[in-house]
Amino acid sequence: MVKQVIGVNRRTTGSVGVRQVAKAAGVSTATVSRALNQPHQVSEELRKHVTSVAAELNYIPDPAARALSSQKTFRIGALIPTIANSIYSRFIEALQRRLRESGYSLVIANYDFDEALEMEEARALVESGIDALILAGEHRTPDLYELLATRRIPYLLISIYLPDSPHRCVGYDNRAGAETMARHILELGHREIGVIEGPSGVSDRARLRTRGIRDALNAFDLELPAHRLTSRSFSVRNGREGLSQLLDGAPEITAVICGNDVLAIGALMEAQSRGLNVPEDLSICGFDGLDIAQEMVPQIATMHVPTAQMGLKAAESLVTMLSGEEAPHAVLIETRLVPGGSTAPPKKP
Amino acid sequence: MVKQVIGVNRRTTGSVGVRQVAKAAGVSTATVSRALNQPHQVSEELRKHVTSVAAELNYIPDPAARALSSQKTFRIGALIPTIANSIYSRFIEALQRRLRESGYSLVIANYDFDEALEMEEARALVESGIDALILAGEHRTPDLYELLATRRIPYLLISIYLPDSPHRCVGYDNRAGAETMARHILELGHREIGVIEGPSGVSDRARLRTRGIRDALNAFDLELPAHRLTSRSFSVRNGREGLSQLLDGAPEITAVICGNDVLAIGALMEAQSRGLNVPEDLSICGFDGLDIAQEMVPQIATMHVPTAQMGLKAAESLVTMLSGEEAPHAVLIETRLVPGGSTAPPKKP
DNA sequence: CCGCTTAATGTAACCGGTTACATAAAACAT
DNA sequence: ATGTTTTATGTAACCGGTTACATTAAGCGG
Repeated sequence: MVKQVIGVNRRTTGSVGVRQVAKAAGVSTATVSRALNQPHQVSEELRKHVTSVAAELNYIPDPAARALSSQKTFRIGALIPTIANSIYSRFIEALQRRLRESGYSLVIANYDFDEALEMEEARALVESGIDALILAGEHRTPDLYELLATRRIPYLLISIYLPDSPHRCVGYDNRAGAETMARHILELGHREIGVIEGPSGVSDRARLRTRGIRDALNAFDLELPAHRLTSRSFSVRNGREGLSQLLDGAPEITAVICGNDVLAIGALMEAQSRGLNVPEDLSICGFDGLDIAQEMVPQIATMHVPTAQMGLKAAESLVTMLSGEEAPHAVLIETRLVPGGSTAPPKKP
Repeated sequence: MVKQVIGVNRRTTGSVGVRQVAKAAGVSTATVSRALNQPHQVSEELRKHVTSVAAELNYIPDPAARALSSQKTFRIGALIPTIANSIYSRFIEALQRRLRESGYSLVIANYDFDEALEMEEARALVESGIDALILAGEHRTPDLYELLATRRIPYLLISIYLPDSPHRCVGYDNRAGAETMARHILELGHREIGVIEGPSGVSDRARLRTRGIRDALNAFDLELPAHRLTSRSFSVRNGREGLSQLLDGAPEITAVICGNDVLAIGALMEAQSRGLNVPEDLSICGFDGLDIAQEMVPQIATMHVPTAQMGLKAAESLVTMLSGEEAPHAVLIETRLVPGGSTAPPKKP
């Protein structure tokens, strides 16, 4: 039996690290680290020297080592309600791009509007190591907020604007937006109005939108009776089914306001398949301003939400927070009414 | 001046670590680590003891420390061409869920079919620390494959089936799928056929699909002249514009085959807005089997791709690869023709 | 009952960065 | 010129796991 050689490093990756760079540049590891991360702490010439040596050796810092040592992962988690339809895609794109610019990477998890799954995914994200978390809306199990508090993980709510909430947010006013849309319908002359709301059981944004619609109706001395309201999760199929149900229970309606554009597309399809003319026989409108809804025939009237801008602002807020500075407590994203061929005054009877 | 107390640990997070668990359980840190990660190496009773103590102390391993020490991040990157339309959403959902089950988290980056951006995002992903990478299709700058080889990062191609490629893959046969679809159109009696292909300049899947269409046409002794072909990136708007262009240059066409369902929806909308009846005046078909396309009126005929299944298989392949076992070199995902009301025999002149 | 293999556990050296503290040099005030 | 503050750099101890190697106990064939 030949004895194994002792003293050989058992697990050396062989790649260049701070120590290699330090030796090659003739400085200490501390100087290398500082030259790369706190440039102002190192003299001009030395910094240039170190930087060039590092570049020459093709040095790439090990993210795990950096994370362990500095207690920062440079990773940000985002819990997205759904990625099935493209509601959040522009938001994610913009968010990711802006975070990348500041050296952060984005980890997305989605939970399909399932509260328990959201908690589970949150735990997984936290345990996989993130510096901050993005959440949609305010309402969720308190356990999640507790988890974040315990682990001291900063977070940010999106898609909702709550200046009085204890939580920081970057979002828009769902209630006011929906109210604007409903007023638009009312001002066209509609009085018999149906609503296909979003998943109000699990989404406070959906609830706020319905509230906005009610506010507008009330201002016109109208109510929203139960048989003119149906609640569905966001999908085209559900939009179709929603309109079916409304037309069965309230055939007198001349307009239907949908919780978002995906539901509105579904409603439009159902109307077409029933031979109803939109907007002559029925006006339809949505919320979100999805590209695809803008290309439908007729174009779907909607409240446009600049989600890319929201992504940008959210990223900036997070970066600010994580750098220790004070970020604005609530950032308002402006929505705007986009009229479309899917709405018109009701037919005179 | 009061002298500062010396000897205080300068940066202790205070949270429980292996050492705390080890002390509380009366064992060594090695045993704790093994009890949690290689259970079979620890005796039954001791493992149960350690596990319960760890749970009691609410011990959560530090992911950074684990990554640094074990040289594994338990993170997997995915470079997705686009998240703007929901082509990849079910894939991502399934992939993420399955990876989570095996303790991996998923980091997504998208590059909007921009080759340079793909390289950039790949570099960012690699430098942020990933154990493996998912790529869509085969064609890309060689630099990216080189980067992965240098860093010894395993990877997997999806959305494409290439049994003879040097790269591992989990995907479907784009060419054969498109050929099937084109044959369907031909068998309905169409001979004047237009094509709105995907971004063939940057996507080998788009090219393969067009190839499949050509193969079917050739089998019927037909050609695909340039004025009956137009190439667009995937969006509803581009589908509309694509059909516009085809109808301008080749008004004789009775059917249009689209590179995917998103383009097909656009073509359908353009047809409607021009007062053309689908399918009587024009047959339209797509590819992918998106939910939304199945709800259009008329329902869009398509090649259904089980992307959730692809996500599952991809996750399983990756997990197998990363555990050191041999994963299948190429996994075929079956597509199937889904007829729809958007196609019919051409009108007799 | 003894030497030998196998299994279970402990010790401590890593992984590769960051950063508190020490030290030396330079700038500045008196 | 001398004491004091500021600035630049080095030394080495961390961060919190994993795991090679050492050690001890148990299993086993003859």
